[in-house]
Amino acid sequence: MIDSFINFLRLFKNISDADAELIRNEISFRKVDEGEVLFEEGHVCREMFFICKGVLRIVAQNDKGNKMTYFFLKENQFCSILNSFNNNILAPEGIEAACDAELIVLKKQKLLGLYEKLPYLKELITGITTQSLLEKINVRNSYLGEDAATRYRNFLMRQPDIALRVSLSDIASYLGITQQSLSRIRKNMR
Amino acid sequence: MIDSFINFLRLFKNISDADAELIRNEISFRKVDEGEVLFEEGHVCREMFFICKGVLRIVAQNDKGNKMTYFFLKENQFCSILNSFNNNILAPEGIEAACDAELIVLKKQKLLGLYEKLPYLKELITGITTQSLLEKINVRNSYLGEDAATRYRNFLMRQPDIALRVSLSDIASYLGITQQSLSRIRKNMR
DNA sequence: TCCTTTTTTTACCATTTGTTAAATGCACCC
DNA sequence: GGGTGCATTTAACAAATGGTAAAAAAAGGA
Repeated sequence: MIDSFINFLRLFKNISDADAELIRNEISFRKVDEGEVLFEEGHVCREMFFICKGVLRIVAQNDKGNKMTYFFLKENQFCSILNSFNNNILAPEGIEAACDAELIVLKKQKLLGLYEKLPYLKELITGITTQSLLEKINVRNSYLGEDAATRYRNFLMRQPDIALRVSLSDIASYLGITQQSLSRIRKNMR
Repeated sequence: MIDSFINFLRLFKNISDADAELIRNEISFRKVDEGEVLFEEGHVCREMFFICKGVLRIVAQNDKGNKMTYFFLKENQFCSILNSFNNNILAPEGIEAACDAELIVLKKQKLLGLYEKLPYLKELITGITTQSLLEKINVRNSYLGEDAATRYRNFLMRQPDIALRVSLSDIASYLGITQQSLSRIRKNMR
């Protein structure tokens, strides 16, 4: 299972078997159930996850006290609270499993150690995470000023696989509406 | 005026006078009026701006054909369409001046040349732009599920200086509402 | 299978926001 | 001073969304 992570990296860069072994020794595997909390808001995030299977979500409470979903992350994506991870500041966001998931866990200290030994790895991982950040922010921005039904339709088109695997209430909180509204939108669509 | 850019970089990293001269030779200065288009959507973005004075906004049309404001950028911030700039893809977003502004223009080719000569500059600028991306996305996410009045109040608290300098309709398009709604919200606040 | 628990759907009404249209205010120019 | 064009404010009504509560459906557990 850990090899799926190495294989993913090899899509971008040729990694020698020796380097792969170095990496293997510094990472671990973890299985989580739907709803499980991987990182609790209010702390400094010192872990990065690579998702082998399943969907994670980044969550935070808004002013009204509702728990909103900022992002969904799925297979072959990294998941962390980057601002906290990079700058050692408290994170207002948490990380939860939106469905059963299998992960590679990258501890910050060990990752920094790897970056020292394999400098290309730093460029590779920060490049991937930055690019995925750009894509996420584009999606979020594209929802600006759209009504809820349009946001939902676009979500279905953009992330049909995620729509099938996570709960209605998670999707609603991602779209910024109540689950009742989303249920109503679904009804009107059929 | 160009020196304000060098001085900004020196806040993060000691730059020799010789290096500064190299940089100076590859950048240019530009003054723009409110409403002026700096980059038109539908093209590949090959410029990055550093704002010495004023406010720029990144805009894009949504499904209904309304021009929405994705971000406001102000003094001492970089502004570009990063996904297009980095990956040579067409940008759905454009860049406009939200008020009169003074800019440093960084042409992509020249910037890449500088990156070759001064490798630390690449790390510096990508670091700054990535960090500012993280902060922008946090702001955008924090609006999720808030009503328009709350979003406006938070905007006023977060970016009071920008609120004073750009038009009501620009702010409304940033908050994802109509200008009539924003005007009504203002009335209710006094 | 039956029971319990959770999730999703419905319905009703209150509130918010959009739409359309008009009025007002404001800066600029002649 | 009197226009002119543009931005902002108002208003009335329509449409969308939220809040609350309850019913229905689905998922698990014993």
